[in-house]
Amino acid sequence: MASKIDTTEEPPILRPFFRKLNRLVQLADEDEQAILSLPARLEEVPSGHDLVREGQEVRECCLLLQGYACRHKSTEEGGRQIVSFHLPGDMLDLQHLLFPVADHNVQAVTAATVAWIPTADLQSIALERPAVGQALWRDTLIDASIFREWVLNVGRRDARSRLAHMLCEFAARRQAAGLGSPEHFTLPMSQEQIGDATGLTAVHVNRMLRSLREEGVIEQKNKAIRIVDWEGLRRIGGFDPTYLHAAA
Amino acid sequence: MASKIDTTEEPPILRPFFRKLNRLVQLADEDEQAILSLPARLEEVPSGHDLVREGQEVRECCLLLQGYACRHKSTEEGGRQIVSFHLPGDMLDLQHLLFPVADHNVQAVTAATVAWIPTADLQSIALERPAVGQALWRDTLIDASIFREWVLNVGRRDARSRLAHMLCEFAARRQAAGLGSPEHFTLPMSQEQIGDATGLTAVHVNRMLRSLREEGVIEQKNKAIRIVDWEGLRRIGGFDPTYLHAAA
DNA sequence: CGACAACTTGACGGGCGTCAACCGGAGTGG
DNA sequence: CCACTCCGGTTGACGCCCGTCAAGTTGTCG
Repeated sequence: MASKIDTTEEPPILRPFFRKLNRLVQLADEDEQAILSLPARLEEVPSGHDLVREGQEVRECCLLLQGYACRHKSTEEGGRQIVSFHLPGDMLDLQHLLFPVADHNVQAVTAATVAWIPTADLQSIALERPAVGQALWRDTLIDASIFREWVLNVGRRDARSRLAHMLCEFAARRQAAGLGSPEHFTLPMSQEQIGDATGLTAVHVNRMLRSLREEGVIEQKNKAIRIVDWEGLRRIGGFDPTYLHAAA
Repeated sequence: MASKIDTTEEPPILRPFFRKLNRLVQLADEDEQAILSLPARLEEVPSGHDLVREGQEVRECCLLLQGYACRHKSTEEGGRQIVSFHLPGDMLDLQHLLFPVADHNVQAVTAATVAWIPTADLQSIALERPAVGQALWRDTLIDASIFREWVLNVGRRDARSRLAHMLCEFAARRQAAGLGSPEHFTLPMSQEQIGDATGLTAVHVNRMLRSLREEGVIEQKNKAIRIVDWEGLRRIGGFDPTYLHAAA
């Protein structure tokens, strides 16, 4: 939970963020300079740390630099639903750029390092540099598209398909973000968290993962996943990457 | 399906749209003028008509003027999931402002009249009038917030709670949009559509509506709904309107 | 090496899907 | 004005998928 203040460390800290925005909208050199020189407060947090809590007033947006994170909501009875997972380079709460109070929680899935960027500075850059504003807007629109797909996933697919779909999405987003092979990677979340994301219980997640293993579409050793039969997994999950809009 | 061309009929056509944006961000008189003089092509469509189809290239955004609409996606096996319902005044596909190809379908739930506004003109106004751009962005962010709540709804609530929550949301949005009493209204969608929105079957929707009636929290006569015990319904659905951000 | 969390597996039950039959209202044609 | 049709709503019987509970195993970190 060490927290140091690096207001403007020129070299590379926000470069992954710039690369992502530049994939969404072609940016000019001045845009790049403006993004890279945004003030950012670095923080390293342990696995499970709450980065933003529902109801909290937010003055800094949270950019994920290393590790994995998720966003989640809860019912009054305590049922927990994860609504998205996030990879390094993702902005975790861009909606706070226009809404000052959080309507859901953001949590670190693994140990993670994040950069806090004042919402006021992001607002300025979005207003003064239309291309940057458009890239940020596009990012939130992709978010929304993924939410829609998740509504479909938990609403209309059976347990095995939901899991297959989740694995496909995770692999596809990893690849799109340039984080390595989509066929062999480590799945950072616990089976409990996978259940919270798919609307299942941890027990049933375990059963269905076994089923996918026995089917021969994936191999699994602890958190290491290997997708053996991509087309098979794709078919089981009904996965069509269009909704990711080639990014996220 | 009559379709006439009224490019700029000054009086009131886009006024509901302006009022909605003005609730999201305080707009200036010039903003109002710019919005009201947007070119709009009116169309009247029958119940069930597809307004936008997945995969289609979109050059006009669709604004709902009268009637009700929904957006939906399907699994490869044909399972249908409605991801949102829409009221008069709602923009049905604002994401097409930045993404040219539809990743889901838009459909009229009742007979409806819509206004088609060229995406190019909306883009211009969003770029040249920051307040309008911000209002539009906010609108898409509220959309996203509602999607997150729906993921929670279908993922973590039982059938009765899902229905109660859906009724609460519909009533609250009606009221926020100034469409009349939140306690007594007509529910425009069929039980099949309610099922598609909540991840249930029409049969089970019917059973749970009966349960809510027997509980005494609602009265129902055909499509006419009366919420007898708002606090009871709210509690059953675990409804907290914060996620609506006082608008939509 | 001990403690604790996460994973694994089995037994059992219930919520919701499926199938099927019937009803009722709205539109249509004679 | 009535018969016919059709779509949506209503209700019951039955079964399965997935939740729940519980016990045991494995992995991990101090």
